[in-house]
Amino acid sequence: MTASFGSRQPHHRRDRETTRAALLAAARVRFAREGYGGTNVRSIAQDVGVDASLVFRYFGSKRKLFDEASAEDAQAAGAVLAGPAEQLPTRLLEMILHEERPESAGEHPFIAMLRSADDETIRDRLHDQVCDTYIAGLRTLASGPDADLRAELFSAWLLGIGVARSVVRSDVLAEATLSQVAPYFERVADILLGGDGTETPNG
Amino acid sequence: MTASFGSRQPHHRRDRETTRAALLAAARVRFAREGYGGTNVRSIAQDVGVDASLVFRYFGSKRKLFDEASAEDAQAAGAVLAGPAEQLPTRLLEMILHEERPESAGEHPFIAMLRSADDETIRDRLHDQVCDTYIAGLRTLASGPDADLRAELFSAWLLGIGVARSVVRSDVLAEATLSQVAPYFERVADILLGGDGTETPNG
Amino acid sequence: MTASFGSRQPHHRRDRETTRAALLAAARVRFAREGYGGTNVRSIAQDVGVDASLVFRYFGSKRKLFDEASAEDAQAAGAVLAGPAEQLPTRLLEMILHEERPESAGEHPFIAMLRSADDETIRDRLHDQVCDTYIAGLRTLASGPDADLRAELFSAWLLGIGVARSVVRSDVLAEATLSQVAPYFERVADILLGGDGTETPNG
Amino acid sequence: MTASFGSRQPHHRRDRETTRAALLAAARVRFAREGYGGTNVRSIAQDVGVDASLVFRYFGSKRKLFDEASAEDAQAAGAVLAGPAEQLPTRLLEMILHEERPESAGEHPFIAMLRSADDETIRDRLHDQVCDTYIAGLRTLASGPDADLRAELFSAWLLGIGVARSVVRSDVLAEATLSQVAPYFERVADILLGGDGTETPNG
DNA sequence: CATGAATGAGGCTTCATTCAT
DNA sequence: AATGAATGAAGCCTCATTCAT
Repeated sequence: MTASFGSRQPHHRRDRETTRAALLAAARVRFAREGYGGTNVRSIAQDVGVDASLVFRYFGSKRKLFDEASAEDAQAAGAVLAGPAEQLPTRLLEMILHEERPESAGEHPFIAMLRSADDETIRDRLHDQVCDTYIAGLRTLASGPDADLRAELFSAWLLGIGVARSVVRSDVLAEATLSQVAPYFERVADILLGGDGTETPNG
Repeated sequence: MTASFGSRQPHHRRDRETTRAALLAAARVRFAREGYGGTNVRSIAQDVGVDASLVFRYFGSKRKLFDEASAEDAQAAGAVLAGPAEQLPTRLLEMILHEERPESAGEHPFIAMLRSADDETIRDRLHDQVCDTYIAGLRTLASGPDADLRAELFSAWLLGIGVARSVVRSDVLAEATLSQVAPYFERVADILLGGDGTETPNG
Repeated sequence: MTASFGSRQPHHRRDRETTRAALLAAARVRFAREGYGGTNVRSIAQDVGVDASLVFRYFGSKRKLFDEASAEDAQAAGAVLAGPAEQLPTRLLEMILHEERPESAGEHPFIAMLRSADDETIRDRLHDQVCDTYIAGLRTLASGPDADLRAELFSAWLLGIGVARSVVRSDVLAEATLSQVAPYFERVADILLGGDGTETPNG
Repeated sequence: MTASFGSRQPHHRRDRETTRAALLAAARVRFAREGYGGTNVRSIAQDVGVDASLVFRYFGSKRKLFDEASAEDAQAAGAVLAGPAEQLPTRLLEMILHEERPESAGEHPFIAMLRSADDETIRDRLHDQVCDTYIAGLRTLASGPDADLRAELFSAWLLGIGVARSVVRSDVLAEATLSQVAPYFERVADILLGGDGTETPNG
């Protein structure tokens, strides 16, 4: 697990902002793939081609580096809330399925954070971020009885799809595209979010 | 995370098999709650009231202990496949929601294993176990186009519910009972598993 | 400053209490000579012929080791209070001059602690210990105006003698014996402690 | 101990000598308060508002900076020798009690140096400086038997008063003024320095 | 075989110091 | 010559694991 991720440059441009940004980027990848506890700062530094002590000079501690890295992730995750509310589920799905996310190793920010959930305080932040973005956003779409529960069930599905793809590496789902998944996704969204929650699908 | 789980009593029986079983049980609880990396063998031994070196004497290494412990978990998870096939989804949901699981700290075996998924080989085993039990079982219920994908999407939902409850600690879902969730669960099961997958819900 | 103090055994008897006591003894010597900050736990362990991690197993941290070591010192220092009150000054002087103190490298406990006084909390403890033993003990002997000040001035002298001997290594004083110092000592004691503080020595 | 001492303002003058002097002044304060080992060159540089690398450019190493800073201290301490010999004890006491010494954080140079006495070579220099100034000066005042010893005992007292005030922070003595201490001081000076050392106080 | 003392590699972090610009 | 980015050695501490008894 000390393998090389990305482009371990042998040398570095002597530029504070560049190096800092490179460390942050490397940290996002490492934390996303190996979790907080599974990542050591030396490997982050090696990814950038720099001495490990620079991490402490620039970020103060491994934990502060993680905080800064995941704050960027959270911001990226929160951006999905902008836009027409009725298309939110689709945007969330797109985000979960999206592969082009080099800044966090192709993993959704929440899935990345999940890997670090053995730390209690990190788990608290994960809870807050999921509630504040996913669930709160989806909750505005649901009405009727059990609206909270249904919003959470739908969020759970999105979370589960992310886990299945990037952790479990479910055979078909891991390679599935948006157009393959969308039809089923919309029907489930109708059931869990649309309507008043009492109508039966075939009623 | 040096907190005491369970009894941690001085262990006075000199019965090798009894001690071995107790270590295995303690290991399942610890690994489930704290993940592989977050668990140290000394705390497992303390839970049983014996010295840590016995773990190595009986199991060879922390890793082999984990392997044996998670093999038991996988077996427990696989037991859900026994029984009428058409009630499998409900049994799976019951299992995800079930709290009474003292042998793995109340957590579903797969969710517990997720906590350890920063190790690549552990991730491989998680993949195999999820595919061989959940997905394979659900796959027999689905027919028509995209049956594989639909079975995986449904598995993903179960996984996601487990994650939402025990990791994210989703506000409502974490406390929800089977009777609250069942209605929505069945409708989604109909869509993802039932039919040929081409019919539209309101068609 | 990583030089060998004492008898760096190459091997050790496999006995917890013996090793623990040896570490504590080595720690007292190192802390006394090099101060808290100037001592590293590896050299303490090397003095005993043992791996440095044992220090943490037995004492928890470098700081707790220091606390335990200096608690023994404080106890030794406090023992001087037992006995006839009017002979206290002489006993204090004997203690300051005493060379036979292998358990703290021949240094008086307070002088040893002085070496560590760059740490604020250690300085607080030094203050308390000096006040509670030396000053409080001497204060009972002084009466009249400025009794507190005079007791502290006399304590300061004892402290200064210790510093002069073991830190500054004052040429003559460092080698002086009790019988050489005693005459002057008693006269100063008379002035600072005896009488009501107003009489003049030749009055 | 990263607290700010003094001004810590951005330093804009490009005058080499000015910066050098400012670093030296800041170093004296830091070394006096925190000792050699407890001071880091970065904080000295920050006090002046320049980069730490200037310290190495100007002084070569932390140790050479310390040497130069303490040479200034020694010179300041030696200045007390100038003046009427018979008033030397009083001048020494004034110096020990004097608070207005911004160039070394209000601490007497020797007391400051004591803080760094865990380094063997620094201890040697402390020995030389104390002997060459205090003891040599006081020695000229003492005559009769044990003159050397008595001069050293008196020096030890001065040292001890300094330690009691600034390290131990003795309750009353730490706040005492010259006029409070002077009466007792003179009587002790008479005994330790005056006379031939053989007369008894009440004789 | 059981026990627990001891080990050593590795992790985070600090700090004096060097080196490219 | 000045600047500040980068380095590397060393310190405290944890933990899986081995070894003497």
